[in-house]
Amino acid sequence: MPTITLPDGSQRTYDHPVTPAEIAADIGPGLARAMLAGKVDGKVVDADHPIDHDAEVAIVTDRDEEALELIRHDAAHVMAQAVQELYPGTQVTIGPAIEDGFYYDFAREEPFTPEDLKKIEDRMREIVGRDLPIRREVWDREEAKKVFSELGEHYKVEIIDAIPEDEPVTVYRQGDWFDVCRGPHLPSTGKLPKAFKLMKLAGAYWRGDSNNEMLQRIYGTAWRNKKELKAYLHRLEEAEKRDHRKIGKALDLFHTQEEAPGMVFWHDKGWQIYLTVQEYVRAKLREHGYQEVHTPEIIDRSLWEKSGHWEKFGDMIFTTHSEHRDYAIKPMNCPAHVQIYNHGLRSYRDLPLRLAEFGSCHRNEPSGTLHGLMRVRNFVQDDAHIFCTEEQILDEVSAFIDLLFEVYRDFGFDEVLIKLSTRPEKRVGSDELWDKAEKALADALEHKGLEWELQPGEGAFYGPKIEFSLKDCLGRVWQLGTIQLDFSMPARLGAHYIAEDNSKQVPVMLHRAILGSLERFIGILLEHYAGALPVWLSPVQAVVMNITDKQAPYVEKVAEALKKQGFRVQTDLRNEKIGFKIREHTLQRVPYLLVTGDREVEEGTVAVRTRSGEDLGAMSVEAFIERLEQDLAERN
RNA sequence: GCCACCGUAGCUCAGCCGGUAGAGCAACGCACUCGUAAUGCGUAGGUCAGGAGUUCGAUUCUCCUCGGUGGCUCCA
Repeated sequence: MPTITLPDGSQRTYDHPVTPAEIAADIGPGLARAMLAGKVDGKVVDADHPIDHDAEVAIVTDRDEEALELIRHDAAHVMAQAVQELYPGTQVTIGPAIEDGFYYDFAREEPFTPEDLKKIEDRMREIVGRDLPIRREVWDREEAKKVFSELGEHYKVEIIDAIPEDEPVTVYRQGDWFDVCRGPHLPSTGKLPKAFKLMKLAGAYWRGDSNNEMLQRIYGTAWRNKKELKAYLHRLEEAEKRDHRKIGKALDLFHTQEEAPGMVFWHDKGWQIYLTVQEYVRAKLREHGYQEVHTPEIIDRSLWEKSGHWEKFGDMIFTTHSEHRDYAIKPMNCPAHVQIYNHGLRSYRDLPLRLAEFGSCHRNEPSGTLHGLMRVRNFVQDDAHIFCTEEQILDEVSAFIDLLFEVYRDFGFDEVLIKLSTRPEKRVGSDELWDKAEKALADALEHKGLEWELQPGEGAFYGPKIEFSLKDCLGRVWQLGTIQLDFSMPARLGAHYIAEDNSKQVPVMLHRAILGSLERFIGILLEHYAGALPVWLSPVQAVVMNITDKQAPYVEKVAEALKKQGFRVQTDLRNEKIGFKIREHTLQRVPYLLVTGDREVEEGTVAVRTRSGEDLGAMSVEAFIERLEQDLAERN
């Protein structure tokens, strides 16, 4: 005799097991019609899910956030049905709801084409129109395997095998079509809002393993109504405008070309940003007790063999040779920093020793992974290695985390994703060491009261790491900062120090980077600000322009005065209308546009306009300098 | 690396079924000296990514290579 408590607190008692659908019908026919699913004690369930105990029940309609996941999951099923109707012989595999949409992986000899997407989408609408009831069935495991096996659905058989023994094998049926699925689902295909769109085709390995065959993945997006869909598509369009590759071209910051895939040709303005970022970090490192060093980019392969990198990453290391010797183009800086550490006998009094380098690294990244500035083959890390004792780890990691957040804040980032990655299968060092290392990092995070996600098995081969990531304009996550504990490499490369008790000890090594790579960081920066960088980072901070040739000498004088103060200023004396010049420099995202006509010359002022179109009026050059200085002081 | 798609002037793009290419912006020239997001007129500009093949003829069809895009895998 279940007593049902509704969200408004009211209660209903039934003398039989009841379903959310019945409850909705009791409340009113409108709600029953609008119902997409039920929610029992906080868990979304099918509309016809029997409730035999006292429970809190809510009716999920398209007004609820929960509806999105249902809709997306159903859209995946409807898509799979459409695909199998249109392309018999295609095997289905998995099709989950994801952020903003869904996908389904299919196994089919022939590739899908963009035209196919249109057809599939049309068929999906038709299936929605059919309003097929969706029913949940519990099947016998062996029977299910037999049925899917006879249908030629070998992937489904594997999926059934992967369902834990104590879980029932459930099948959802819509019309003639059915799929193994945990659910829940909508009551019928007609409940799926026609606010979906198939977005793109992609390859994906079966079970995410590159040793397996590749399946064809179709991505789609699905929403509660057309308005939401339209808003989403608009959001995507806007995001694409922020793409750092577009901005880089439009603002003439950098380019890449065929002859140097994955490597960047920095142009004047892009390099100015680069240098500003680098100088900023350099100053921070000095402030925080780091020594800056610089090491060779080409080093004999024997060092990389000793460090273990040759074995693990041999195929990704660029090499060169000369006089019968093999060299590696440095793929990372750590072994080189150990060489500096090793130069001379170290005392415990030297620790912690923090060696920093803007280290240029080359890695032969697989061609398919390159992406603008985000993933390149030549990049510069704001790398540093801290050599310390085990007792110093917690303090050093904590200090680093503080420094990292200080830097991110200065650049205007406050949404940082933090992940702790622990021991991978392929690794060096004893389990005991790993236990200690992982605990040290977790302790430091706990100590700071930060929220973080655990990534088991994702650590580096020499130690666990904390990763700090930011999102790009399309929400893709990129790792920037990191701190990695390493109990292995110092020993491998013979690093020691003499401890207080005169014994010879191996130091702990912390690998750490704040920005990660300057290339990637600048990519993220450009997307974050859509190219309109804060004044302190802007390659050109102000452009002084004249209205007619008459004011040219005055413009030069003003520009000189600003340059003398260290500002990055350009003049625009072209014989163009002022509106044209303003348009151009606004599009170039120059923070301040200084207009000088006869009036300004006479009064000894400049008329200041911002790139956002704000008119700050006329002011003296001194007043403008003050404003710039204030911008620089505030950074953001 | 794997799957799919793409590669036409400096940039953004058009070019149906094979008959050696066009627009806008930019560049250059001339006129205009102008007050807050595009002055007008004119000129010039391309081995259609590269290579091979089919064909009387290939930017267009086929294959290969290179590069890019979106995913997947990887990422010291």
